[in-house]
Amino acid sequence: MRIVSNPRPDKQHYLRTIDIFRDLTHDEVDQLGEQAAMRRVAAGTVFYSPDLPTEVLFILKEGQVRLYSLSAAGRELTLAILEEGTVFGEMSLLGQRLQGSYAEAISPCLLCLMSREDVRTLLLNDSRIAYRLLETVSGRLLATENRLADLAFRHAPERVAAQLLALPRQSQRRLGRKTDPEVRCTHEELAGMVGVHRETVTKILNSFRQEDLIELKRGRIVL
Amino acid sequence: MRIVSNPRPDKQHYLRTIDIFRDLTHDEVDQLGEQAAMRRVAAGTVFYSPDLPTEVLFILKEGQVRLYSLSAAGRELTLAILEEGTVFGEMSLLGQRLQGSYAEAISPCLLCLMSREDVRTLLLNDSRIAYRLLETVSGRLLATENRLADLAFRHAPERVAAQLLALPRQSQRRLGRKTDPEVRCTHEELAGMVGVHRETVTKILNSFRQEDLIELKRGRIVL
DNA sequence: AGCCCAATGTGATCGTGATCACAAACAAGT
DNA sequence: ACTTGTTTGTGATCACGATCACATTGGGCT
Repeated sequence: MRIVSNPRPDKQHYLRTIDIFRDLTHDEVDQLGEQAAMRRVAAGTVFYSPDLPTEVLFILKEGQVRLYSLSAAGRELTLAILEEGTVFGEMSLLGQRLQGSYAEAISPCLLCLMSREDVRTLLLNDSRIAYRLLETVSGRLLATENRLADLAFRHAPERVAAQLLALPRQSQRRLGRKTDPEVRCTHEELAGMVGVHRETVTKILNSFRQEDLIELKRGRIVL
Repeated sequence: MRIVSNPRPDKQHYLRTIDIFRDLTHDEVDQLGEQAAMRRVAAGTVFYSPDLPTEVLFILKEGQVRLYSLSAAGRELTLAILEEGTVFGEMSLLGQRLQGSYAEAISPCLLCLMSREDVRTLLLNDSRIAYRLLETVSGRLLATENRLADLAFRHAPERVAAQLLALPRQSQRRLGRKTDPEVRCTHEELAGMVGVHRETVTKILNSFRQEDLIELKRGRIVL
């Protein structure tokens, strides 16, 4: 687990561009910056695991984070993929417990850490922040409920297909190109998102290829 | 769908005892009461379905509500069982969409309805409310994530067992008796919560009975 | 170039739970 | 008591996806 602390970047700027804080005044952001710690983590780093007794709230400034839980047998299930601007963390204060889940940086990430106290004062002082927070949590709830229904109702091939269509929307939003959408992930990772075993994903993808729906490279899939 | 409007009960009192509003002053509750509508629904009523284009936020004052979604094949999956004090509803404002889900009163319910505007002003005016709201939504998120992992990792019998143990905690909290915990629901309902078919639940329950873990009556199960 | 390890491909078997098709038991109403 | 409808019980089959056990391929590294 490699964790690199950043020697004071331009916090003001960073904080300001976080969606949650978009309504704050200059001064407020400034004051916040005094307390809040920033941290950079490299891609692939698991920067949170349930055994750590720390109570932190993370704000994802840059990069993407994958939340997953582990079965008794050691299988991973991806609970959510979080984009920039999302707030998450262990915070019994918020009921926001990362209970039993791990957080892994998919791409290099810049995180903002806040203590229980930071959050409390922040939330109670400014309802607009609370409001934004509510938005992100609600969004995750909705997404999770949908996945739950999918897992219960749909068969593996449908879920894989749905996931393939859902993925590029998340990651490729920035480049407005009109290339064929392409998903960069291994079968293993896909399996974790869909709740199936790897071999099954491989077989399903191959059947898709035979129908000329997708094209398979190594580590990526073109639609 | 039977919906009975209540001719102005003691709103003040009701609002006050809702957890979300517990921090409000007398005046504030009063003012809130001016706008908010109350509604009683009988047990078994489905009072919300996704086709209704109304944007309401419900606050559950009394009773229990079951949120469920419907598969293409018409199967039901119980997404959540909400207790008193929970806020839920269709509210794109909140990201709080009851997307594709139905809400059914399990027991007779008293609901408080709020418009998009009500919510907006309320939230923005008082961060304590926003805070409480955040708590309930976070709680639901956590619960849903756990269920997702369960569905992916655990087999039907484990899930049924877990559900049987989880249920009485919710419904029977009020009576502090020390009788054998008893769950009042049909196999069909259990199936909907666990994400299995009814016949499967029946078989599982029978195997539990043979191990003397439970006792089966009609419509209820004693542990 | 070659090596090595992760990512894939594939077949064979096995078990869970879905699915179908009823029979039986019970509760509630008339 | 009889009827009616919901809830429960049970067996027989089937399909999906898990599981195991490999062979293969390709990328990145030295």
